Amino acid sequence: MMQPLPGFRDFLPPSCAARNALFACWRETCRRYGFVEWDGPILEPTELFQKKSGPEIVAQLFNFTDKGGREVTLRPELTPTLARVVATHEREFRKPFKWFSIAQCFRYEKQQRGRLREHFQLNCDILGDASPAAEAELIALAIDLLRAFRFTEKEVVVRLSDREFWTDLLRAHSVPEERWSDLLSVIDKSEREPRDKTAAQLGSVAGPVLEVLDGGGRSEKLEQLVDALRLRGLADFVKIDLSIVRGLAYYTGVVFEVFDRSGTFRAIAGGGRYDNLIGQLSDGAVGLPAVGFAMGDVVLGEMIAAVPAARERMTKLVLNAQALDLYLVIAKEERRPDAVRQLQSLREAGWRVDYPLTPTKVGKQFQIAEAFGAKATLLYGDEWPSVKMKTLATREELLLPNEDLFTHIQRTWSH
RNA sequence: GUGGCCAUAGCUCAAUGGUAGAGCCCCAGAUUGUGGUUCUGGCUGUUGCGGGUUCGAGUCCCGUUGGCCACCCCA
Repeated sequence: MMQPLPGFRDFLPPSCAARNALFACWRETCRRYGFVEWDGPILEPTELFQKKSGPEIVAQLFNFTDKGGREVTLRPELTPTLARVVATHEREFRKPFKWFSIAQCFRYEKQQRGRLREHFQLNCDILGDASPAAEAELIALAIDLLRAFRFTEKEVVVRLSDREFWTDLLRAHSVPEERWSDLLSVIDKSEREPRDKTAAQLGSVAGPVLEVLDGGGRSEKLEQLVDALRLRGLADFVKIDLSIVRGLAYYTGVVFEVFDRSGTFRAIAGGGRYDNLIGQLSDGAVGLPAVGFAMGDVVLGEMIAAVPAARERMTKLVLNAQALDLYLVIAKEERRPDAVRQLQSLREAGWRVDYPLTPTKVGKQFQIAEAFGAKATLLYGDEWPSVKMKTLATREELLLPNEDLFTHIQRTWSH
């Protein structure tokens, strides 16, 4: 049997409905924050990603040569595309931009739990504002996205850090700039490595760095950020944690990652400030400060499944998405034309209505109505021109003359 | 890319080296106009694939593909 390629998913109706519900929740929350949606191409020149991330990342790219001999890559993330778009069109929009996108992204890697070769990523970015208020606004959005799925500060935490804190420290200890990215990566891994190994890799700066990692560092910038979130009542969701560095080279300031408190899953979301990337990608033509984050559908989906309140809400949304308003039961085949005529009017009125395409036993039709989640059935039989409406939840039946049908339905469930 | 564990019906799983099964799902019925429960019947397998050992392999061995986990990396 043909299967999807490794790391790629089929979305059958239930999981497709869940995906749509997830997207709808993302969109609604972003719009509440005044973010507008954009999108870019799924396929980009490989060069776009090399320029930003260096050659080691190319090993993980889903790339190939197209029929025109171009080196192309299925986008692994959206930020480089965003930088290109913004560098080209920045004069057309008022600053700051608050943009979001729901993008399918790809990587060529062995799949694991929470990590496929394809996933959907919500990207939110604020461009053209270098103030700390932009970080606060963006992180508040990240938190509210989680709250929209019924997660509380008991389940999730945003760990806040600052790359500038570390680069200042390294500069103060006269560490040459070309060693910074190696050292930052050691700091990033320190949580998962034995202390002495970390110390050895840090070399001359081991002392001061470990002191900070053991809780000795203070960042006024991050404390002010927490205060700004406290104003919004969101401080319980965040924790200053300087061990967060993030892997990508382009971050220049505040960085953050969202985790589940139980530590079961990988990071749910992550982001930070990247003030130089747009300048870099536009060869200096356009400079715009920027801060953004991404949140993937895979880990978030696992998290929703693991938290009862979130799972129940998602289940409800999925059922609601596929539920019918009405199912037409054709008890007498000679009434089928009457049923089909009303079917059309009911659908035109905006109701979700289904009916049996071929002659079917009445009992079976009620089973189908039930299975499709119909609120009520309309029965077409000897009563015509009246129709018997049955509310499935209460088993209540009501004989409705033809001319009362629409007003009755309208009154019972106004849209 | 490296290593470890796993692979049986659509799904969840049984089956000392000796004729491949159960539950769920799905489909059809239970005197022909009323659903969630119940009962009966039916459907489905080259036991992931390819070799090998054996009188005989779902079971043992090798390879391969896929899945899970760890590493690498993290968007």
